[in-house]
Amino acid sequence: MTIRVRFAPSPTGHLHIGGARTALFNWLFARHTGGTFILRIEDTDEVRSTVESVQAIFDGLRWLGLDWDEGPVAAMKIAGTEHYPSKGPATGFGFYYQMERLPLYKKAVDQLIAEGKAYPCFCTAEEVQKMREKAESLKRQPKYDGTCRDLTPEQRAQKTKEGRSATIRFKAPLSGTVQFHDDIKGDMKFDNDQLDDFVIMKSSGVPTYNFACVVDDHDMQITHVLRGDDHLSNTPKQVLLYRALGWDKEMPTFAHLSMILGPDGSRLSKRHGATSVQEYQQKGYLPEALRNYLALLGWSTEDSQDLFSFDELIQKFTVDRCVKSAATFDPQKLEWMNGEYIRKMSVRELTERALPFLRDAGLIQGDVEAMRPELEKVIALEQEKIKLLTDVPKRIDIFLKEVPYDPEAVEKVLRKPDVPALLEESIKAFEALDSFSAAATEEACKALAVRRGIKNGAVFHPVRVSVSGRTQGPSLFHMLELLGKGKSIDRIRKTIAFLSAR
RNA sequence: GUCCCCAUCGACUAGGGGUUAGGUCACAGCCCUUUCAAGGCUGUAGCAGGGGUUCAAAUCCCCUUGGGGACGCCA
Repeated sequence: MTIRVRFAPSPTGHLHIGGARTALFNWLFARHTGGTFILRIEDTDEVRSTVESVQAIFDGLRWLGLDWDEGPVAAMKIAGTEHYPSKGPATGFGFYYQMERLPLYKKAVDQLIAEGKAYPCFCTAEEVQKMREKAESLKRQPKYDGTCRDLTPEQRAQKTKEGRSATIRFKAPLSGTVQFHDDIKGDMKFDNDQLDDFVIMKSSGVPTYNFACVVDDHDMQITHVLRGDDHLSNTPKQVLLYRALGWDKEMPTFAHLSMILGPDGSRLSKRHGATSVQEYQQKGYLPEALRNYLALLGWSTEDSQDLFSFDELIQKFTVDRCVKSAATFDPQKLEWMNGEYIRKMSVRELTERALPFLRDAGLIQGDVEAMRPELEKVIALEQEKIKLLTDVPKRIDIFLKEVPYDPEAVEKVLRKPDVPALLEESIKAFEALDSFSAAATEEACKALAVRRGIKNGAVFHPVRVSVSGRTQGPSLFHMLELLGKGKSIDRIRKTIAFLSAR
């Protein structure tokens, strides 16, 4: 049996870190087993679904390198039963936006009604809401009270004639239990008296989540449902639906992944900072690093390995190594990991990937081919310190533009009585140099220190701040070499002028 | 309120009857060093609590506590 798994996001916002993790695990499972990874857009929320969100999901998945074998090929306007281009079997169920699949749900609903397993409910949303509030005030479980459960055909016809719209409710069993096995959580058992007759189709004719999910997973021949454990308590409802529809023999295996929590232990949300993969992309994270980090949230190998190539992840990922407990998202470790990937990267590639960020920072524009060799040299100097791609412009700006002096550095290093004289002397020493290599400038600076009877650092530091405006930066002499004799001396002159100015 | 899930250093986790409870991030110290990093070495730090079962419990069972989730014409 070939494995078929799916990622089924609702397009109501950005691709969330939690969603990305779920997608990744499904994708890894599919790739590990040679199975099929399906993308299904659950756009049945008629008010919140947007095309922009669909696009964001596509972009996020693609950026992470999670390609889908079946699913939509383009972000399309939602709300309609027209069929959009998709990749996958060209059959009645080969459509991957739920709003394209309305006739399929209708058919399943009709079957349940005909068999007396579902019924139209004429209660309004307000009435149901009141029911719930009343139950809650009595400290009872908020449930639908079954008002329309046993209406006669005549009563139903009458209400319909009155023009009352109806939802379709599933006639849930009043007693007994539902049991199923979860590949991560183990054997599950839920009492049916916890359930009420939940709505499976809204009055608009659009199915609700639990119903659409079951119909689609069955139609798409999904073999394993790997999803967040916030869906664990939905599962008994879905199991009941599989049975009612006569599909229990083909029911998928469930595996519920633990949640991802924010640093304060509550569910990861906006107030914890960046929660969408797009934000991480913009902040200069590498997809391979985010992917690697996400893989470790709720999964591990026996030896607690933490750095994996993509292929290694595919090769080693198994559902039985998924952990039951929730994981806290740790931005610090992600950042460390990103730096780890950046350090391992070739300078050439790092430069290539940094280009968009250099552009955004206004440090480069137009065609950069001519300056690429210089860019690479400069980036090579700072590579080991770079954690995020957005660090690149911050660290190499001194080579590409005049950088203002850091006030603290000026106070600490430059505002000393003998500094102007020292800098004057350094200009003379540099001017005398034929080669402005790192070795040559280093030798010159050391000789200067000896001449003045001061420590090397007393020369190096002022020169550094003079040339770069900061106390931190690349190796001083390599920085001078790349900056070049002309610019270096020019900047030192400016510093002397700056110091005498006040 | 009811139901469900979960519980090893601050964080991610390994270990699932006998271990000096291991690794990684973070943190601290030392080394390296013109700065900042990186790197190397070392260190601080953990089995939520209480009962059982057992010769032996982090590991199995129960309870408590704590955290999370679900109870929508949201998904």
